[in-house]
Amino acid sequence: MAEVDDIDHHVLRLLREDGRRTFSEMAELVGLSVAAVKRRVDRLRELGVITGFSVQIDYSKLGWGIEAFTELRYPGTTPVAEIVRTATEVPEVQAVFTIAGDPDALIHVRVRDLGHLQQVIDRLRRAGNVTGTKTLLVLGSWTRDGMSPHAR
Amino acid sequence: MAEVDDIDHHVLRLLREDGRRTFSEMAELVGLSVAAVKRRVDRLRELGVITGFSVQIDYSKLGWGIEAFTELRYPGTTPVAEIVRTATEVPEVQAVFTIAGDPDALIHVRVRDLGHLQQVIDRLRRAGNVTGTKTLLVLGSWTRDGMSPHAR
DNA sequence: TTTGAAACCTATGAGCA
DNA sequence: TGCTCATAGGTTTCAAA
Repeated sequence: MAEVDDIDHHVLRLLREDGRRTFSEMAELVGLSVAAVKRRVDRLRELGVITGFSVQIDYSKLGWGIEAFTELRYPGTTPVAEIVRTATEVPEVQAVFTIAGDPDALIHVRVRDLGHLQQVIDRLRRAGNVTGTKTLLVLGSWTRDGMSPHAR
Repeated sequence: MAEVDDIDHHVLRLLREDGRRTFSEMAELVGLSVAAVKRRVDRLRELGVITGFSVQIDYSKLGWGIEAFTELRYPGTTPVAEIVRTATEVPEVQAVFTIAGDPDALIHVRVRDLGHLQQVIDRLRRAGNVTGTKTLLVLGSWTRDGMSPHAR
């Protein structure tokens, strides 16, 4: 595991709050020089702790108002890699979690409306040799980082 | 719904790929001036389409290697707001999704190890008047934006 | 709504404690 | 590791179209 000290954690917390914070702002908050903070961020990227930066979008404002989780069940013989591969090919799929036990996978999808959700579920069923699905329709969501602040 | 044109969508895509992209880089890729791109990003923030920027972290590299989803069931009388409030108070909780039907909520948690997971589940059970839980242990995950690239 | 230019910050790399 | 300094580059604002 990487050696990440308290200042690194502080920097990570600041970047979680605002990924576009400037090095000079962080330097002041953290009590180091600009160059020292930059070096730490560069190092955290090299270590693979920081894998990238992204924008947080309210998809409901873009007309993608429906969010759901679909539990997928497969025959015991299906390799995990194939589950992930087939699910990720569906563009509405936001995330794929392979699970220990039952179900075998949990798929996070974002769609325009319920008809669209139906299509996506059908597509997931057909994509692999799925033996069963159960879909959980999301009414509201909250995330620690403020991602997907749907239906607040 | 906000009026968001093709160029706005292009800018959003570029920022999803890299939230720290410079305006000058985006200006070139999008075919507008730097000032015009900045104005669009400012406007998308005002509209609430962009809710913020964040860093993508590989939590397994920080020693938080276990990810799970816990389904919570409540008595029919429990208000949704209380479900969210009690769950979000637990620091290991990354996201809370309230669900139409059964279960009533899906909680995304991230913990150090299985003992820690047990503690968090216990805490969730005690926090509200939970009538039942089922926890799905995540073996691997993939996300479209490259968030949480756990167990790749 | 866009552009281009000016003023101001920030990022980055080198050299050194 | 950390710091400072120099400069290249980015951001922000504003007047003009």
